[in-house]
Amino acid sequence: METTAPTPDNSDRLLLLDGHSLAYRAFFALPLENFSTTDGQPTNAVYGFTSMLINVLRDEQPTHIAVAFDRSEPTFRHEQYVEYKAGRAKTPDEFRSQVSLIFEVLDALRIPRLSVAGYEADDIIATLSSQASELGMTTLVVTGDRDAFQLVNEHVTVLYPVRGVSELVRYDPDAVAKKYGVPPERYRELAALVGETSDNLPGVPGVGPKTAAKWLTQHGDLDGLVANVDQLKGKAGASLREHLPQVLRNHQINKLDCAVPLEAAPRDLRLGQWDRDEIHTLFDALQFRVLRERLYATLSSVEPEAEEGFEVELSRPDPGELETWLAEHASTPGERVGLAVTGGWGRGTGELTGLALATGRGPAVFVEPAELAEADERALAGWLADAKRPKAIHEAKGPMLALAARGLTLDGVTSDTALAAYLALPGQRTFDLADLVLRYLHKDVSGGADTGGQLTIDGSAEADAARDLAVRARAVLELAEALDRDLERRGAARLLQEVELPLVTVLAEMERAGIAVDTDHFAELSSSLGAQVRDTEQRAHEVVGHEFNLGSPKQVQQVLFEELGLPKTKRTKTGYTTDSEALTGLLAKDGHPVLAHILRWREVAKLKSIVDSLIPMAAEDGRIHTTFNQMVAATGRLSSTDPNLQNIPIRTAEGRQIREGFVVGEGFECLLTADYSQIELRIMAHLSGDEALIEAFTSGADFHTITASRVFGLPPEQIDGELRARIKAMNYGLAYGLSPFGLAAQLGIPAEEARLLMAEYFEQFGGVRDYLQGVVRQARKDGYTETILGRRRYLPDLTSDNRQRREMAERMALNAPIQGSAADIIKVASLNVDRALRERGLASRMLLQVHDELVFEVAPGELAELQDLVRTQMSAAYTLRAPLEVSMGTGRTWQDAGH
DNA sequence: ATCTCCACGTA
DNA sequence: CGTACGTGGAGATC
Repeated sequence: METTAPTPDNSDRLLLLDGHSLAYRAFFALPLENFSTTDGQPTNAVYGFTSMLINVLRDEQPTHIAVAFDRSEPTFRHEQYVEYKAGRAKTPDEFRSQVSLIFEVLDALRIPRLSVAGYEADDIIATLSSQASELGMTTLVVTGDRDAFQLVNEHVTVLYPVRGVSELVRYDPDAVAKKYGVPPERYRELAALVGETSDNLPGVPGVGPKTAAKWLTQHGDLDGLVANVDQLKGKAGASLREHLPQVLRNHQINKLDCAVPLEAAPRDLRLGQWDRDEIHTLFDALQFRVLRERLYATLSSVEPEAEEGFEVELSRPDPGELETWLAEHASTPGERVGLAVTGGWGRGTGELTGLALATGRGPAVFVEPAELAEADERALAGWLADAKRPKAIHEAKGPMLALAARGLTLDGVTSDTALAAYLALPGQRTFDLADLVLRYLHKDVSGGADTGGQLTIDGSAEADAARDLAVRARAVLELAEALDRDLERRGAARLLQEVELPLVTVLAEMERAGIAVDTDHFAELSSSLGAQVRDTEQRAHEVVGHEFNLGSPKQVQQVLFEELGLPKTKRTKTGYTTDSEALTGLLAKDGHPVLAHILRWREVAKLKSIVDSLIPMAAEDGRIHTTFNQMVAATGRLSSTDPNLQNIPIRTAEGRQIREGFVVGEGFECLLTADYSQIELRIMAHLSGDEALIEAFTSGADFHTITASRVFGLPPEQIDGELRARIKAMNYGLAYGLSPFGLAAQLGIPAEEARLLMAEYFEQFGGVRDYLQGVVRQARKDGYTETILGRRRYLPDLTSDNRQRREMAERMALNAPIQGSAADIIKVASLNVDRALRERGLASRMLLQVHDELVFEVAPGELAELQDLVRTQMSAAYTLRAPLEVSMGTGRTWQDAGH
């Protein structure tokens, strides 16, 4: 192939925006009272800025984009002129709180934002536009700062907002000349003569743009004018002579710097794929409705065109040929194969309708498992189950269930691209293959590859579906490579390979197993709860004097606060809260009987709804098969849905009756539960290295009593329930970022007392305080927190200038390493227990994981060995300085197995 | 039919 | 003004 220098692509259009200047414009153009969220967050600047951004994206269709922001640090201009920008009104708080929101909008749109200490946004724009010109790109600068006119030339156009934010005027060289009477390269000189009030750069008194332009035209440029300054006539001439030094100073200061050190070059600023979910959430929070529609309409047309699709050489093997194909194309040692399937799955089972394999060299194959000849199915089964045939797949667990339903095993998965993306970006809520492929590979996987979405020659939709699936398989393969590199960079490669990937199989097995339920028990429970619900409802209606819907917070508010005139509670977005805490408070104060009825109704109605939801969940095998989600929780925990078996009641006796409905299955002896005692506190002790706290755990006595005894300086036997409860609340609260205020609220003590209590606690356990402060400081510096296994959580809000958001991020930063490390540990424990079960050939099996607890079904005669194995594996999952302790219980039901 | 809010269950 | 989740009902919105 012939090598040539890269040719400039003249169709590239770079859009550069001055973030502060545009936001500031919007802030003053739009009335605050019309642009605020219901909780009082002003949004006029975000709104106006975003609106302008959408319009310019729509109208200009840029290929590259960035938004530049000023920094608060002084710039070189301040060094040259201390009065620079002095006398400016202080930025209003209502504006400052919106800057981070603008950042969020840009981040969600994947638009780079740039700022450099010591430079203004204008300088960044000047630097990029000059670099872009050299690359042959055209540049559009959107700014409300007229200094940018000096940048205008044949490659650079400035769009300047007029009439608020609704209109942008185009300034090309002709337009600048027409408006100011000088060409853009003279604009700086003109501005130096006229001055710029907003920058506190006074010009020559009595000289406006007209005179200045006339002088510059007559004398060629500023140098020429200065050379002839003595010949200038009239008052204006005298004035210039008097103010000449400041004109020269202005001229020096208003020069934009074209050599700002930047990490990004124009070519790096390619318009990316925006995140619909993020935008959705964000715009909800900002309460933008119309704007969202406009954005969706606009951006779908602006989304970057994929560089190319994926090409595959697809074969549809005849009966008996699959084995040969696999041997020829999918059996090279070390060469990963991409896998994609169609079908459906959930509730511990699934069905496979199609399966495609794609190799890195091009050959791909599509098969319908149901149609396979016996020999082919055997060959496929062997290949799928072969750990030495590396595979990449997107979301492996569902397909695993579907394969298992056919008696097939999937092994050798060296990448699950959804899982890998979750480790890279744990805060994201969806990991759509097409989105990831576009983001990581700049390619398009949606809708037909070679055919461009058109029907193939033979016109069959079925053939297209096969090709699409093969293309997905190929895309997954390439994506896996890109994500491997990304995870390597983020230090999460081992976490994926050694924890998350093997865990997929374990979770699939747990889902397949399910947990047996006693539906008769649930039915009885439901009917007795139902009777109580009706009874309570009737009493409530009686004391109020009329019927109302107790399940409607709105109607409850109406009854309590309007009809009965009870004191108002804490505000919610739409009224006053009627949550149980508030109602309990009211009950203590006022004692109106309806309050007790409402509380009781809520309790039994909730339990009944849980029971009723569980009954139809039982599958034909009499078991409930939940779905564990491995890619939802930002901290690394699992979650459980359909149904959620991680929030089955336990606190109240009635609630525990529900646990009696979860029973040991046929052919097994009993259930075993094993949980970690105080795992998060032990992790906190370990991570902080606080010797006193570690000692409290290793001493063997009750942890909360020991810590309380230190804080209060009393012997342990003098620590009563009250004192212990206070310290227990603090122990747990610390891991959540508890404030003195929150502690006071929880304990019902004055804030000052809570503050003192915390101070005394930290007096004894200073290492904890230092650790917690250090976590936040480090996270602010790095942009993320990390668990013991290197699982990151990214927290950009730590540097937000919105206090509420920043403090929220700080609490997340405190909690994430602790909660996340606990998640790491129980995942490792689950893997090791599972491995040990298989190694010992036990028939007992793991059924559930509830954050710090594992539930097992014990096969006959295996109880003692299982208990030993579980305790050993769970305790040894990770070595903490405050060692892990495991407590266990057994019984016929989940309730009985509790302890 | 779909979304948002409130309330509440768990760790 | 303490973290992380999922669910169900009501009521609003389309």
